[in-house]
Amino acid sequence: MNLPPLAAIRVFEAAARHGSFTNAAEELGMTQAAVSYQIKLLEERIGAALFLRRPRQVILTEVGARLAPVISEAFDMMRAAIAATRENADGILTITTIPTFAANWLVPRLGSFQLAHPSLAVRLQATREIIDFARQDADIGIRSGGGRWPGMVSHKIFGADFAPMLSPALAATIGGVKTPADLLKLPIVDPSDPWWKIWFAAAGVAEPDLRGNPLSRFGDQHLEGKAVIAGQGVGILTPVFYETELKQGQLIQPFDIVGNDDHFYWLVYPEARRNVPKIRAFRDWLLEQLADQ
Amino acid sequence: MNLPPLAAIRVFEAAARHGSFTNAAEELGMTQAAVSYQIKLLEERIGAALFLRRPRQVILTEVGARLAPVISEAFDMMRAAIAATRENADGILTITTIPTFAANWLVPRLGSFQLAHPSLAVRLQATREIIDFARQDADIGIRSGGGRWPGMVSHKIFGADFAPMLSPALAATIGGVKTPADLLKLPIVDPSDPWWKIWFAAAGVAEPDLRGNPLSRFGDQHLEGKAVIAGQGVGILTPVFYETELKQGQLIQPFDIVGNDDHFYWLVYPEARRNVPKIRAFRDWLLEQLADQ
DNA sequence: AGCATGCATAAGGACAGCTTATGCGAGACT
DNA sequence: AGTCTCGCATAAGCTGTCCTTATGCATGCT
Repeated sequence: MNLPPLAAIRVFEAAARHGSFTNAAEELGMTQAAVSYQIKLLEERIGAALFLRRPRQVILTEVGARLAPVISEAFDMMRAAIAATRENADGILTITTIPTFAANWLVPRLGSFQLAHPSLAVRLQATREIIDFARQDADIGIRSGGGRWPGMVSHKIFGADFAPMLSPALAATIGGVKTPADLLKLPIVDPSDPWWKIWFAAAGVAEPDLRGNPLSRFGDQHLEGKAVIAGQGVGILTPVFYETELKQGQLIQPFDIVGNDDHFYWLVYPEARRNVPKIRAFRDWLLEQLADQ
Repeated sequence: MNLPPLAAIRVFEAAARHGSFTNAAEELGMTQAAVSYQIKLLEERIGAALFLRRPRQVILTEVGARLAPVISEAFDMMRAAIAATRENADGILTITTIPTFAANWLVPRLGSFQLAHPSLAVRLQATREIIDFARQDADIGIRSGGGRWPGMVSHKIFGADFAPMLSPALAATIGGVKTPADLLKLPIVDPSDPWWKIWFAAAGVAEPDLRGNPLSRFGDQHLEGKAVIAGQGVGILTPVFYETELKQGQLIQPFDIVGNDDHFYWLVYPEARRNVPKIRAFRDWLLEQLADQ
């Protein structure tokens, strides 16, 4: 059972409500002639008259009178559903982010965003997958990379800088860390991390011998950080992710020298959606956070 | 709150049901490209992705998943309503007819029509108004007139013939009616009826003196007939309308001479609806009745 | 009687939306 | 592992729907 043209049904619904083709036309933003045409079309399709044409008004036939309320209800349902969907879509911000960034930077600050936008619910998706808005149900993403994605807007957040860190207690075991080379006296958490070589080079230590240190791999800075805070060794971490710990003295960063591998964290979202309010709100908030820092 | 283009919603509904653009396209009788296009349109309109494009399938996003069932329900409602309307429209035959014809010819025979078409409900509208299907909620009409109406199909039913009739008891009071002039000895029901003059002329009585008879007007043959059967006087009636009474002896028609004024009863209906089953059924039935007569 | 109102109808035109053609990505098959 | 196939996206171009403008007609109002 095929539906008649939906355009005609919509016109009928409006005309039935108004009891007037002219008024219906106005509501729908079209001419009276168009309404007349569509109604006629629908009547032919259904095979029965829907309106009686009386001198200064049209009134529904019996057939029309039975049809109209159901159609109206169906349209109300759709209108409500679409409206709800819009609110829904506008009210939930889904962020897909690298776990490290989520745990070490975003989550601790998210409260201030929620405070500023109480009507926005935030849904976090921490995954390591490559970002692709066509196959992930997300509004905005945080990823590291080169910062050039076609069709995407990207804002540079900060570099993936790194520097050695350790717990004060561990530093005390060798009477404090004074030179970069001192670090090699201590256990190294994840010595296979390529960041070590880059950093030692920047610190003027050409060929650091990391071999002798106990080997453990994490692959996730978040876990590596935990180990370092626990005093298990020296780690190479991103300073902005450990501001709190550094401030509170749980960690120390013995040298200001930072390495970087030209990778950055980026905030990205589809160009086409750059003006969606919730996306705008999050972007503005995040950029402001960075400016304050 | 304006609805997005309905065409797009319909496509979305189908696509959500199938979980596939290709299958939805097939159901809707269009190409996969068109579906893709419409979905994209709707997503832009709503401001959120509705589907996630995964390798060999599309799946609904959270937003889409909430929208789809409501839309489906709304469409089901409309489909059901339209289907019901069609049945309704097909199942009720509304006849607008002259009261005289209804009472004297149609109603007594309608039983045989109902018997032949048990699924058809008949609704009779007996009015004297001029017929106009644009402003009367009727499928088919019976009217007298010239038989030429633009845009209408008309079938001649029979002429508005007329002849004097009276009750046997009344005839007995003057020892039987032998010549047309004998009628003038009796009371005439509604002597102002123009049919009298025409009939007497046809019967060879040039200047009948109707003045001396008691004057009463009915204006409706049905009522006039009642008076005649009751023996109140001679009336001028249409024979086909009183077949039963004549056969049963309640009325007698003393002369075979009939007058007519070139008016006929017609069965009429809009040309555009000549193939609507219920209209066809009634027309065929009525013409058959006439042929049998 | 004349005017105003509301719908029907005809003709013509614009644009939405469909089709065709092609590309691309990722499972599936051998 | 390579190739095939399936399903969606995209571009370009056309077609047909549907809308507009213009006009007519009937009727109720003043």
